[in-house]
Amino acid sequence: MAEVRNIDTRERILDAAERLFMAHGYEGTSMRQITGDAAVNLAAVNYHFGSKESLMQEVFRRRLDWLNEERMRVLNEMEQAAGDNPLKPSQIVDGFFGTLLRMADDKERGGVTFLRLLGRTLTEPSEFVRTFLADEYAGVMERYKAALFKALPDVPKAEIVWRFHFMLGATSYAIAGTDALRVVTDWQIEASDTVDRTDRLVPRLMSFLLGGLRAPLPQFGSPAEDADVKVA
Amino acid sequence: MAEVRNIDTRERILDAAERLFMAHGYEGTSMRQITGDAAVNLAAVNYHFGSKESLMQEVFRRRLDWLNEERMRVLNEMEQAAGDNPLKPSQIVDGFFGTLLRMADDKERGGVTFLRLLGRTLTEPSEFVRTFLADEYAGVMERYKAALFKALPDVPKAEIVWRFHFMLGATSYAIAGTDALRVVTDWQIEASDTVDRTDRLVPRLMSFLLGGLRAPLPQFGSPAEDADVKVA
DNA sequence: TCGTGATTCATACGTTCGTTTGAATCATAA
DNA sequence: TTATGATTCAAACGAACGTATGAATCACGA
Repeated sequence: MAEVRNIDTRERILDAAERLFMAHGYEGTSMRQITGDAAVNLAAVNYHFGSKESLMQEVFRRRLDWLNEERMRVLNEMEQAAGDNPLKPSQIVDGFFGTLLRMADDKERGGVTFLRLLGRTLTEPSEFVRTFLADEYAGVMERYKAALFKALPDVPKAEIVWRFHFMLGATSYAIAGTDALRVVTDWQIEASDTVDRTDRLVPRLMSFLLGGLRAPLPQFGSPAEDADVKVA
Repeated sequence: MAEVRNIDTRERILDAAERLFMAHGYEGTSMRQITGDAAVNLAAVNYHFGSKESLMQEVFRRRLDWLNEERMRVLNEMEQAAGDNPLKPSQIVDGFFGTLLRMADDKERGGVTFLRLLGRTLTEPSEFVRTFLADEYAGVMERYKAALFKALPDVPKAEIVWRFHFMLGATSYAIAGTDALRVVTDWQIEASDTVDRTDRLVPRLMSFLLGGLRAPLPQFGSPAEDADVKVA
């Protein structure tokens, strides 16, 4: 086979798609915008990826494969070092969310653009992307949930799952953040803060997440339903 | 003027739009879906609202006007009762997020459908809806931020703004929740949990938010992995 | 050098989009 | 009852959408 007239046609499409899906969403981005931004022919997407849906999936797979492998690697390493002892919650949270957030500095892996795309996509339950993400995430989630159960034996498992969910939300906003934040505050605090995003954002968010994860358990009002939830 | 052949044409359109925008997003929802679901003529949206954009804005205004007035009312009431004393953080958080979450039970005000729409829209920075939301929110945000500054005089203001942001994210996910959560966990926990959403979700989320808000301040020097976090 | 398969290109297809139009239908006031 | 203005309706508009096609162009092994 003749190898590639222009190696980075695929990559250029993926980069443009990542950027545009982040900015305007999946439905809000047209093939003509993508191929225009990438400076390739309109038919190139269908030739290289088959369809717009497949392109979207490839945009995610390119980043998530690495991310979830890295999360697995970090967790394995920590558990091996700990032996039979449970990990500290701060370790687990850092392994999952810290690994994600540190992608922001890694331009080679999409940087802040991909993180924002991921954050916004998690709240857009379009069927084909949801089932795709569910598959990509299933294994990692299972392992990290198990680690948290072991680290926090006194906290009901349902409570941990909920708090994991809350942590995901806080993290998504922290990422999608700088833009969405402006919605809600006039935001004149430190204009220089766009620079040191991860330097300061990561410890800030970590404190918040751990504070939430380890908060006192809630008191449920009505006695009828306070038998606590069992996890399957 | 002749009064309305069918009073609820407008309302039926707004209800259908709210539901569909929640499920498929703004770009992902067509006029034909909306008018079809609402069982009105295709031209009715343009006749009553002018355009699709104006319809979207009206969908939000219908709910947010009440919500933000209610938030103001609650805050005024609490501050009056407190005199010169600062409010408790838990009061402020409940006034802002509790008031929002309790809308889930109020079918008269959109219930859980509107909350999910709001949650997902906050991560979709489409220009026309962002500037619109910014205006709707500006006044309330200012008041609640001021209340938090006063309640937490030892916490740097920038830190409070960030944590407010994190709380918004956790809340959005908690709302948009049940669907997005399935992305990330297989989630066979209590199928009955869709029923008592607010009964249990509110105290759960409140504990988490307060734990995060009152977490120890982050250490910026080194990556935050030293002493394990103590809860306030 | 030429032939071959991979890639790019211009162009077009059929659909669906948001919006507009002008006539038909309704409710009310005179 | 009739006139009037508000609302509904069926139909159509041009534009933009994702995708498909077949010819042109390229890189490279023989």
